This record gives sequence, structure tokens and C-alpha cells, in this order.
Amino acid sequence: MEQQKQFEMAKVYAPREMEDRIYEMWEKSGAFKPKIDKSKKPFTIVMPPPNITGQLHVGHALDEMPQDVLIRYHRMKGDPTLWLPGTDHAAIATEVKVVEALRKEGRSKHDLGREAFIDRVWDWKKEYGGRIVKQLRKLGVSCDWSRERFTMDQGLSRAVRETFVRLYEKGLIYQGWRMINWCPCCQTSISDAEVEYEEQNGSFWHLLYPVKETGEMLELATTRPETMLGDTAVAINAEDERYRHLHGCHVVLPLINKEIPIVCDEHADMTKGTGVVKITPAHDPNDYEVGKRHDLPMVRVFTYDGHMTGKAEAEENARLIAEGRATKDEPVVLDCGVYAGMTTMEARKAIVRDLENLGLLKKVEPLTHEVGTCYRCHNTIEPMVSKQWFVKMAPLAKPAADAARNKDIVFVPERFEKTFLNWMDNTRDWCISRQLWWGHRIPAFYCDACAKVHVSREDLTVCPDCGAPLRQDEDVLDTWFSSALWPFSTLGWPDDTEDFNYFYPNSVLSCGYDIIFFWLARMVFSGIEQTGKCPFPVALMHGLVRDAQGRKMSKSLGNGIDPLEVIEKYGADALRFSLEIGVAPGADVRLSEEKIETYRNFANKIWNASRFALMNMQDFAPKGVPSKDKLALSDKWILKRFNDIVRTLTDNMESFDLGMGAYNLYDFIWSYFCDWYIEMAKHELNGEDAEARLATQETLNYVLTGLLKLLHPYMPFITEELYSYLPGHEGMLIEASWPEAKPEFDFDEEAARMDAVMDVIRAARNLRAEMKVNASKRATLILKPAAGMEPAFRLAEGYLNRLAAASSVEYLGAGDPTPEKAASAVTAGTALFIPMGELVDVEKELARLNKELENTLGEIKRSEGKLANPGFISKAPAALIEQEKDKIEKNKAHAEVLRERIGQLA
RNA sequence: GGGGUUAUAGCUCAGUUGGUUAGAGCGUCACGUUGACAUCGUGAAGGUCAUAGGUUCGAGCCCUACUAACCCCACCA
Repeated sequence: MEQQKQFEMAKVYAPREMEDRIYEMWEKSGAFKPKIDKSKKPFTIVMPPPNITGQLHVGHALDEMPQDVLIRYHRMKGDPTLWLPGTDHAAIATEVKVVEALRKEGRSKHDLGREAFIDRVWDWKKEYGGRIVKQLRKLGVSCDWSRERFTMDQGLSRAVRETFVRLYEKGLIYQGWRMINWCPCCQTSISDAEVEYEEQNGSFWHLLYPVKETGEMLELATTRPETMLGDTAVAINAEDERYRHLHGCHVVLPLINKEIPIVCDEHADMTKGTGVVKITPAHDPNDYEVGKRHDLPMVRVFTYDGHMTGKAEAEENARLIAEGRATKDEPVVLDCGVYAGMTTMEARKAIVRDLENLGLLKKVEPLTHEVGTCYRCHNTIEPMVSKQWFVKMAPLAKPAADAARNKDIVFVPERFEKTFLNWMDNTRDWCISRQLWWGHRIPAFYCDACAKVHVSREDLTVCPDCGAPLRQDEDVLDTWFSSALWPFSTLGWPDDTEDFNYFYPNSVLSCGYDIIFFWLARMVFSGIEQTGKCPFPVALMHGLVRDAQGRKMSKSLGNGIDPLEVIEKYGADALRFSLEIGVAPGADVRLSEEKIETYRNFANKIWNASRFALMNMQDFAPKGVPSKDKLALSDKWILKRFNDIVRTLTDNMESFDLGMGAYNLYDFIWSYFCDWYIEMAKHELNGEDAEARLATQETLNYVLTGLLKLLHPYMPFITEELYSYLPGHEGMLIEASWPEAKPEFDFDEEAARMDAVMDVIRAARNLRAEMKVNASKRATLILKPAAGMEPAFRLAEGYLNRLAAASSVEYLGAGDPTPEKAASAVTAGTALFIPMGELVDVEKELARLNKELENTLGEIKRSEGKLANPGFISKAPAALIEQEKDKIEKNKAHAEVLRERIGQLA
């Protein structure tokens, strides 16, 4: 049976053949479902929900990696482990996609109407929403698909509504006219966090406004001349001597000849430009504040779709005002006359041209400045005064910031705590209403009869006060409003469910640092407000994926790596490892196909090491743990080193040093296990001594099995496959056990002696390489062992033969003369000689030995200098002083052997 | 303007609370293939740890200043 297995095992690792099969097996076995055990502490992570519009890209792959590694580690440790997956409805992104699809059919969402449009989006969701979820499986994510959630499913919608009503009832959600960011393209408001600033080339137009009282021209500059029709004042600084005579005066707004006041306000900066600034309260955030301070009227000149307002809009507005339905906070709409209906850009040109014709354009300066753009469509944001819903942030931000300051939430790495606090301490109210159809509709109901607003957990049709019919608010909520509840809404909150009670708070939240404000911060304050608990004690951040040159991956640069393609080519394990190895928490990752190839090669290495092990375990029935009696020196050495790596890896996992853990494993498996241990084990495995062979088989099996387990969180597929081949658990899934270091295998002394032997092997190889000896040519190795080392070398002769190409090993006593026609080297007091007859160039040999002697003497001097320093003696730890003394001893012995050899050759 | 990060070998990066003669991968060069693996092995070359001070018995690591690159937030009339 086993015999067959071996021959079935391909010589080359072929991930494609196994990964889908293994994933299916995992899913069928229910391995990813936690077993709730009240006596145990669970380990929980909720997956950042990808957008249903999404296609898997390397960013997702990076996002999943730390989570899957931690989840698999904790599952192996035996913790009831839940990784909860799901998707986000992505209000704007999805709506834009579907609107686009409709446009191709020659229709608009308004042609369909609200209900039909939403049906259409659900259809779209059914068709494409599952795509990313299928693709995620290719990465090997071990989440519990039976608990998959969607931000707009019934339960989560109820959580959203409950949250909204609670916040409203506490006065933490309010509706009002405020300055907001308006995207004329998406035709919706967006939050401050959704504005991205881009550097753009623009102009600085210097305009002249005539002063009514004095007739002089007041020069001011603007980057947005199209807003001038909405100016309701001009501001100067009260301290500005240049304009002291204008206090209380007015200017006549050109083009519409409207008289507006000159006001004194701190916003006017004397050091900038002419110190005069035009004030457009309806279209600029700063001017809005100035307007409030001076009780200036607000005049709106832009429509919500990016045109200049005209007669129709102005009349509609006038009507509302006349009927008393417009509040004081609401801007007055201007009929822009000849400019009406123009886009803002057309109006800019026309207004500048007209001003120039009037001689009121003094000059135009080019400038580059940061312009706010929509994070979705990248069109320029227009600041607008608009009626929206807001979350009052101050009372929510305070406890969230406290949680970070009290370390109820810890950031990994630490520095992101500052980013988080900086935002929490300065955040402004959150605009949560979006003028979209796809999303959670705002549960506010208006009564036109009694002008009341009802916010309710249930849909209302008639006014509870007056019985008149109600109409629901047309807007939906910011998509992040629902994702902010993700750590608990997915577990059944607001109901008192078993999942919620057991798995909340979550254990860790892992996401990219680019969504700290969008998501993480909002989860923290929402969790604290709604559940009274910080939703997770640890925020593990990761960075961005970049290309080999460190650039962001983007379609326009064409430098993207398609994860599905590279999985197809190199396997998911290779991709996973590439994204994790050597990456410090929070650091960006450079990814290239070459890098992925390197770790595919690593997988192949493991594959072949296992193949080797299996070939040598045909006749072997493991007892599980090697018995100590017959272990070879190399067995003891690897058992000790394996203990070390188990301890290290466990530390790495517990401290979230996942990149370090991967690196440690790579190094251990390739160098310690493959290059050294397997090569040495060949001696015992091919030897005559049946008991020694058995002991090595036990060791090989024990260590390899353990290594596969340690590597499993990073490379789940190949480790699962190989594990199932190893004797003792053929066909089994990797059991839920994380390896433990066994103190009885801490063979410190033997390991140290083995290391000394390895030094000699390296020195011999080095000599041979320098002498350009053909690797297949064997030669006698003559050793003059350091004190007490001869027994170790005798035990290790098999390794010396095999790894240092020694045809035989001879030993010299302390007083014995050393061979002359030999290349020589000294390591830790042991001298080694390889007789090479005439090949040896005595001059070169001497030069080399002298150089080494010089180095050694230098070292001794350095150590002696240290020890001669009274400060060092009195303050350094005793162990270090001992170490330094020890070093002198060793180096002296080393130098002695070198001198002896030099003396003999010279 | 506020906050943050980075600077170590040709390239990409490690380097834990300060404690050997600063490491790895890739690349380069030399040698090597008959049975785990050329998706491989062995060996070598290559670094004044950005700069200047400081603290310390001791600094790649801590502090200050400076230089350069990058990121985030705010602002730019």
C-alpha cells in the first residue's frame, strides 16, 4: 500500500492537481466550522467583506493572508475558531455598475423607477455577487461559509435600522443643511473620508470688484470664478491697514450688479495674495463658516448635476420659501441668467471672458493645487450646502479614542494608534445620507400635513400624530454605516444569539491601513456605542501590494498581478507565502512573478524532501515520538533545533510576527532540515545498523510531520497533501494539534558538538573550493581536534565522508606533527588538513593563514580591551563577561593552532 | 501647516528589550549532476548600517539636529 503511494508521488510538485480537490475536502469535512465549547475561549475574526462588484485581485489575497494564518494556527491549537466571511453591498460602486449596464441598454434608472431598479440590482447581485466568494476559495481561505453574510441581508438590515433608530433617539443622528461634498457625477453626497485630493493644474484669476462708496477697484483672487455669482460678501482682515478705510463699505458684484458687504473676518489672510477674499457661503466650506459668523445670505448657483442654476430652479425655490417650507439654513437659488444651464466649466470660461471684456480681470496666474475628487469616479467634488443626515461624532469618538488610550484596543504595529487617534480627535460629523437607491433606505418618514419627521423601527404609512399619509426619505445610508456594525451584526445582534454571546467581541481585526478611517474607526465607535464593548482587542494592519519597483499596481500601468493566473501557474501556496514572508506588520509588500516562483520552488523543495522521507520509510511503522536510546548525533541535533523552531514559531504567531514566522520556517526547512539534516540522515538510513536506521526514521518522520504542521497556516494545500502521505495518518486531515517543544529533546550539548562538526565540514568544503578540487574527488581528511572533540568527530565520520567528501578521517594527537603538503584550516580550535601533494601553493597557504591569524589576534585584542574597561566589568551582565572571556580562550587556542601550522610551513 | 514612515550588500529586505567579527533572498563569479529536488548542491566576492552630534562600559538599534524619499490628514480665497 505504502509502496504504491511512493511511486504515485510525482517527482515534481504540481499544485493545480491538488488544490481544488483539497479545498472541497475541507469544506465537506466541516473543518472550518467552529465547535462552540463554553469552557474554551474562542478565537474569532470577521473578514473584511469584499464588495459584490469586486473581482479578486492581489489586494484581497494580501488581506486574507494574515487572517487565514492566524485562524489556522488557533484552530490547530484547539481553540473554537470562527472566521466569518461575507460581502458588502457597496452602495455607490454597485449602483454605478448597474446604471452603466442600463445605459448600454439605452435606459436610465429613472426609466425603471426605484423598485424595478432595486430588483435589477438584486438580479445583478445574484449573478455576479458570488464571483468573488468563489474566487476567495482559490486562495485556500478557511472561513466558515455556513455563516456567510451580506450587508443587505435581512438580519444585517435589521441591525442597521436598530442602530439608526437608537442613535436618532439619543440625538446622535440629526438631519440638517450643512456644507457637504457633492459628486455631480454620482449625484450624491459623500463623506469627508470619501474625498480624495489630487494635484491638478489650474489658474488663479485676479478679479476686480468696484467699491460702491469709494469707486476704487478691490483686487481679489480665486481658483473658481464660476462661483462668483453666489458671492454674498467680500472679506478683509480687520487688522489690515491697506483696507482700514473700507470697513463698513460695499462692493458691487460684477455681472449681476448686486451690492454685497465688505466684512472683516479672520479667514482673510493678510499675507496671502491681496488679502481680500470673496465669500461664497453656499459653495465653499470656509466661506460657509464665514457666512455663519456674519449671518450672510447663502446663494446657490449650481444645480446638483453640475450646471448653473436657472429660472426654473430659482422659481421652485422661491415657491418653497413663499410657502414657508424652506428653512433659514437653506440657500436661496439664483437664476444665473445668461449662464443658466451651462456646466460649471462652461460657466467658468464665459464668466472669465465677460469679466475680461469689462476690464475686471486683472491677471491670470497658473498654479497647481489639490482638488477634491470623488473616490469612486474621480470627478471634481463640488462643496454644496445640502440637507443631509449626519452622525454626531464628538460623543462617539471620545470613548473610541479612550479605548485606544487605555489599550482596550491595541494596534499592530503600534504606530497606527496615532493615525487612529489623530482622526478620532479631529473628526467632524459624518454625513451618512446618499442620494442613491441601492442600500439601506433611511427609516425616516415625513408627514406633509403636520410637518413632523418619524424615525421608526417599522415602516410607517400614516402619521401617528395626525393620520395623514407619510412618505419615506428617498435616500439610503453610506455603505460604511452597515459595515461599521459588521463585527456584531453578522453574529445576530441585536438579538441575544448564541453566536453573538460566544464570538463577540472578536479576537482580532485585520485590514489594510488604507481603510482605518472608512471602516476600522467606525467599527470601534459603533461597537462601543451599540454593544458597550470594544469590538476587538487587536487591530492587525497590513499594507498595500506593490510591484517589483514599489509602484502601486494599477490597470493603467499594466503592472498588476492576477492572483487567479498565478495560482493557476504556481499554486495558491506559493502566492500565499510570497505575500507573507519577511513582511513586517503594516508594511507594504512588493510582489513579482519571480518572487512567487521562488516560493513555488520552496514548495517543490518540501515536496521532494517528503518524497525522500517516504522512500526511506517503506518498512517503517511509527510509534509517534523517537525514543532517545539509539538517536544519532544528527538526530539529536535536529530534534533540538526543531524544539527551537517550534518555540520561535509559536512566539511569532502570538505576537503577530507572521512575516517573521514564514521567514523562520523557510530558513529552517531549506537549510537546517534539507541541506543538513537530510544529508546527514542518509548516513544512518543507508547504514547497516537497523536500530540506528529506525531511530533516524522516527526522527525524520517526527520532524517532517511537525514541520508540515508549522507550515500549514501558510501553505495549507501542500502540507495537507503531504501529511496524508506520511505513515501513521494516511489519508487524514492535519489534526488539530500545534506542535509543542519537548524538553526531553533539548539536547543542548550534542547540538553544540554537531555544530562544531558542521563548522569543520564547511571549512573542508571551503578549502576544497579554494583549491578548485573537483567535487567528486575524495580525499583524506586529517583532523587535529580541539580538546575533548575527538569523540564527536568519530561519531560524525559518516557525515564527514558524505558532506566533506572525505575518503577517510585520520586524527592527530596534540604533539603530532602536521602534514606539510596539505591545505589547512582551523575552526574553533580544531585544525583540519587535506593532503593535496603538489597542488598546495605554500606561499598562498601561508598568506591565508597569516591573515586569519591577524584577524584572530585582532579579536583577542578587542575582547581584552573590553575586559580591561572597568565600566564594562562593573556594568555589563555577568553572562556577557563570561562570554567574552570564553571567546578569548577560544581565539587563543585558535591562534595557537594557526601559529603552529605557520611555523611548520615557513 | 499637523502627523507618520523609510534610509543597512548591485537590487529587495531582515536585524526582537542596546551586547560575537551586521544577515538572507535575488543577481554576480567559481566549481559541481547516477537515486529526494537543476524548480538542485557547494563555495566566493560584495556593506564606514544616509549625515553630524549626543547618551552609554558598549549604538545599525536610544536621543537631538540635518538631508533625502514616500504616505496620511488639514488647507490652499
